[in-house]
Amino acid sequence: MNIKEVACLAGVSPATVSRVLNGSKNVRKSTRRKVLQAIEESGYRPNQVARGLRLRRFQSIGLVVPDITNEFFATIARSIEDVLHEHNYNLFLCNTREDGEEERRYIKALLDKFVDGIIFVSGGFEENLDLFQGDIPVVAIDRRSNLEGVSFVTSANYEGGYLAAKHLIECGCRRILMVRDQKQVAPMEARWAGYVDCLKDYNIPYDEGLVVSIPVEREAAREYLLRMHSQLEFDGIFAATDVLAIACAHTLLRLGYSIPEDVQIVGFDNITAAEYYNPSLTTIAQEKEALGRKGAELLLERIEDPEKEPATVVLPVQLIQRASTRQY
Amino acid sequence: MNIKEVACLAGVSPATVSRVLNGSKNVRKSTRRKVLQAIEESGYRPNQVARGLRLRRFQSIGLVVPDITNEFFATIARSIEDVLHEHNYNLFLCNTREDGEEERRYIKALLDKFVDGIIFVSGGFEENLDLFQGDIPVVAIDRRSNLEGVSFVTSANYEGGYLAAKHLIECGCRRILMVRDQKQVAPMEARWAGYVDCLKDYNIPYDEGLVVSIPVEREAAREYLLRMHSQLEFDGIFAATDVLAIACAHTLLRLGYSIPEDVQIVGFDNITAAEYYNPSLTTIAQEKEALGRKGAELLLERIEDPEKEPATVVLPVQLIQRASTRQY
DNA sequence: CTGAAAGCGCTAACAA
DNA sequence: TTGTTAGCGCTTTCAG
Repeated sequence: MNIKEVACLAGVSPATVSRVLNGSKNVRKSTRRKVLQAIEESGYRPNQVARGLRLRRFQSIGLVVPDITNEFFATIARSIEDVLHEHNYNLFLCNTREDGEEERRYIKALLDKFVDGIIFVSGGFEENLDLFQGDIPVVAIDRRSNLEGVSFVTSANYEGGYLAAKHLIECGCRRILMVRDQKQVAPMEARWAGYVDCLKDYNIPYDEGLVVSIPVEREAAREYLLRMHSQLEFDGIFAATDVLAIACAHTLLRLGYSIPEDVQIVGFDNITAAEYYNPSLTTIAQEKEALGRKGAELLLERIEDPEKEPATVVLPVQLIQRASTRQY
Repeated sequence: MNIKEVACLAGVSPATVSRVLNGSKNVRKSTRRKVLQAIEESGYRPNQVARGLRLRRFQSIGLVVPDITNEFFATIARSIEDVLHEHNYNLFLCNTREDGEEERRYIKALLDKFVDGIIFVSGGFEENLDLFQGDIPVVAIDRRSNLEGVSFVTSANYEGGYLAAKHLIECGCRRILMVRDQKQVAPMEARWAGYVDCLKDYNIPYDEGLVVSIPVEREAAREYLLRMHSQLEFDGIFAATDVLAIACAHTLLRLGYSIPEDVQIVGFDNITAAEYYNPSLTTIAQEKEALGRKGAELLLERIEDPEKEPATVVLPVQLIQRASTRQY
C-alpha cells in the first residue's frame, strides 16, 4: 500500500495525499476528510525510507556509546531515547566496546544511513571527530570534544573531585588513595584535578604514589589492591567511578578491612548498586538523566534550526552521603 | 558525492559502479580497478537510504526492550548488537518503559522504517504481536510468543526454579519464601512451577502464603518485607530475579537478620551486582550473552532466507553458589 | 562485459 | 485548491 493507491482510493492525486499527511494548509476540508478516510480504511502508513531519501532527513539519530551494559551509559541512552521518542525520532544504537577503530566504522555507517544527527558519548578517541566535517549536528556528552561546531554536555567533574576529597578529609582521612581511569580523558582529569586542589587547600601533601591509574574494570581494581594494599598506607579512597569503588570495597572487605572504620570510600556517578551495596556507598551523584535529556534537546534544536549555535552545558553534581564514610 | 559522479570520474556508467559495489562477477578486471580507484579518490560512500528504498531492505533491525537500564536487557542488547555489527546491520533501539501502548507505537514506527526484522524482548503484551502479520521475521527473546512464524529463544526457567528450590532445601531450608513478579508472563510462571514441583518432590508442603507477587522493583520488595517480615515465618528466599534478591537481602540486613545464618537467599539471572554484593549472592545464571547472540543469529538467518522455518531454542541455566546460602 | 532507462515511494516546484 | 512532473540515489532488467 503506497501513496498512489491511497490517492486512487480517495480519488485525488498523490500530491494531495502528501499534503494531508504533512499538514499543509492548502487542502479543502472536504478533500482532507476524504483522504483521511482512505488512509484509515487502507491502513496506509507512509514509507519513511522513501520520505527520508526525498527530504534528506530520516528522523533518526545515531547514539555512540562505549558500553551499553554500563548503567551510566544505559541511563543516558534511555533518557535520550525518551526525548527522541516524544519528537518521533528513532535511535540507532552503536556500541563501540571501547574500541576506537569500531567507533570510526560506526560513525561512517551512521553517516551512510543519513542520520540527522549524532550523539557521542564515546571513549576519548578524539581523532575520530574528524569524520564529521560539519555535515550534521553533533553533541558530545560527558567527554569533551574540542571540535568547532560540536555541542557539549557534561557534569561538573572538577567540583565533584574536589567535593569527594573534601568530604573524606572532613571525615578524618589524611592519606587518600585516588583510584582513577588510566585514560586521560577530560572528565577523569578534572576529577583528579579537583582532588589535587582540595588536598592543597587543606594543606595535605600530595603523594603521587597514592594516585593509581588503571583500566575501569572490576578486575583491574581488585588485582591492584590485592597486590599493593600491604605496601600502601591509606585511610580513604576516592574512586573515580562507583564501579571501581565497589570493586575496591569488595576486595578490601575480603582482605579483612572494615569500611568505614579502617578505610572510608567515596565513589562517583551514583549508580543504583551504590545504594544497595553493603555498606552503602557515599558518592558524587551526576545527573545522568539530565545529561541525556539535555544532549538530545540540544541536538534536536540544531537539527530543526541549523543556524543555531552549538552550546556547552555543565550540570551540577552532588555529594550523597551513605555508610562508606563516617558521619561528621 | 553520488554514484553518478563516481561513474563520471571512472569513465563508466552508474550501473557499472553499482556492479562493482555489489561484487557482481560480470565486470572486467581493469574496469573494476578503475572504479575502485575512483571510489577511493572521491571518498564515495553509497547512500544506504536510497539503496534501502530500492532493495526494500535497509540492513537494519529493530530491538524492542522494556528497559535498557536493566542489566539483563542491556546485556542481551549488546550481544545482539555484536552479531548485527559483524553482519553490517544496524540496530534501532526501542525502549518501551514497560508500556504496552508505547510498544505498539514502536512496532509501527519500526515497520515504517523498513526494518528487515524485529527482536522482541518485551513485556508480556502478547496482543501487540498481531501487528506483524508475517511481514517480516520476528524473534522473541525470554518471553514466549505463541504466534505462528515467530522464533523464540529462552532459558530453562522451569529447571532454574527447581534448581533454586532444591539448593535451598539441601542447605536446610524448610520454609522458602518465593518473591516473584506479579505479572504472569511465561518465564515467571515457569520459575514458580519449578519451585512448586521441587517442594512436592521433597515432601515439603506448599504454602500459598509464602508466595509473594509484586512488581519487579526494589521499592516493592523493600516495602513488602518491612511490612510482613514479622508475620511471616521463613528460613529461605527464592527471589525470581537478582534485583529482587538484592533488595530483599538489603532490607533484611537492615532489619537485623543475618545472611545466610537466619535466612538464605537464591536469586535468578546472575547480574554483575550479584557477585559484588555483600554477602555475594547465590543465583541461577542465565546465559544472557547467548540469548541475544542466538536471537540475532536466528533473525539474520531468516532475513537471508525467508523460507527458513522459525525455531525455538532453550538455553540451559546453572546454579552459581556464593555466600548467601550455606555450603553443604 | 557494459550502458540506457525505468522505478522503489515520496515531496515540492510549477501549472492549471 | 489541486494535479502533473521531476527527481532524491540506488539497482536491475534488457539491449547491445
